[in-house]
Amino acid sequence: MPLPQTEVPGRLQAELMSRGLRMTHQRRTILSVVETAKQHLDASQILRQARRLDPGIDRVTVYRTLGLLKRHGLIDELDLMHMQGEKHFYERRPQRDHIHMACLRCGKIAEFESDLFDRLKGQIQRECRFHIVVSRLEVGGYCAECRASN
Amino acid sequence: MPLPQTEVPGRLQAELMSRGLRMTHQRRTILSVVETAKQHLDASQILRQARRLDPGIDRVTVYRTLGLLKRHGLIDELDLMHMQGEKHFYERRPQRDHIHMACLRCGKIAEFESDLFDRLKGQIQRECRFHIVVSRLEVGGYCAECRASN
DNA sequence: TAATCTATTGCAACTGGGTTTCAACTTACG
DNA sequence: CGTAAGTTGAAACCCAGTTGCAATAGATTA
Ligand SMILES: [Mn+2]
Ligand SMILES: [Mn+2]
Ligand SMILES: [Zn+2]
Ligand SMILES: [Zn+2]
Repeated sequence: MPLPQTEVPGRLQAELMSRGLRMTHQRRTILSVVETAKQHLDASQILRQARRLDPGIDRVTVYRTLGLLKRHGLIDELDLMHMQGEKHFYERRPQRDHIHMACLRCGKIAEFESDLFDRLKGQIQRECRFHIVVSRLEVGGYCAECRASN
Repeated sequence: MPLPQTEVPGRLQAELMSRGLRMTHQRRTILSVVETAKQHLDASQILRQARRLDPGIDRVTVYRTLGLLKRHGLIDELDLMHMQGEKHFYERRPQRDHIHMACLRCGKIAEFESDLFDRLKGQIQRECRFHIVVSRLEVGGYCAECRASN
């Protein structure tokens, strides 16, 4: 049993169950990893974390579960400017979208919420008559520390 | 000789030459393909087009040239929501950044320039003290036609 | 609780976009 | 020209992600 039964189901798990999807041990484990992540994780990091809870989990199950969560709009997929390889990163979809800033020197990722961003998405929906399902704004550049220290 | 000598060098080629880079036949050919593209092209499309002008060109040269153009900030790399595979798309960096909208039903890509987008980038630079080198805003959703016809 | 039905899993093989290596070849420059 | 450093093509390679399929395990029903 990977998770103690006392574990509260978590929002992701509750959301998937309410949509009538089967809840397996593997899914519960992967969901808990995604849900409690403190940073953006790629698929292999999610696999490693999941295996600490349930060593038998296969990477194909991680990919399939990430695909499921994506299709249901429960997580967002990020590129983070593909600074090291072509891998993708994941995070729980937040209540309010945010912008990702990737420092090209130190690699740090910062997040930023902005009313202007919300207004811009509103403008796109209105003026382009385009119904937005998912949006991703990523910028690459240099953070304050790196600009100062060089 | 892939291109007629009467061909005006083109902005990309002029830019690279002004930075002291060697101008080879292959580079000239690939630059002309990127420069005259009417839509966003992926690496294999660029290779196919380039081979029509210079059949000996290898795909590794396309990747190397795209890397060069990226490093010099002369082209932008797009994901276009990775709607079919993990490939990337390229376009000449425009004077003014634009947003890409990808319809998840018909696959059409639309572009949109917005003053709000420019202001948002200004806000990021000021409030986050982050110097933006490259920015990418992509949204996925449903275009007007697809919303109407279903 | 057991039977059933169907979705999900793990394994292994595969795909495809992109990279590395290196000898041969160009390019730019004096 | 002759030279030296940068660039190329070919082949092998890498690695994130996918596919096919038989075995397994949720959910539902009796
Ligand atoms: Mn990508
Ligand atoms: Mn564009
Ligand atoms: Zn930094
Ligand atoms: Zn459409």
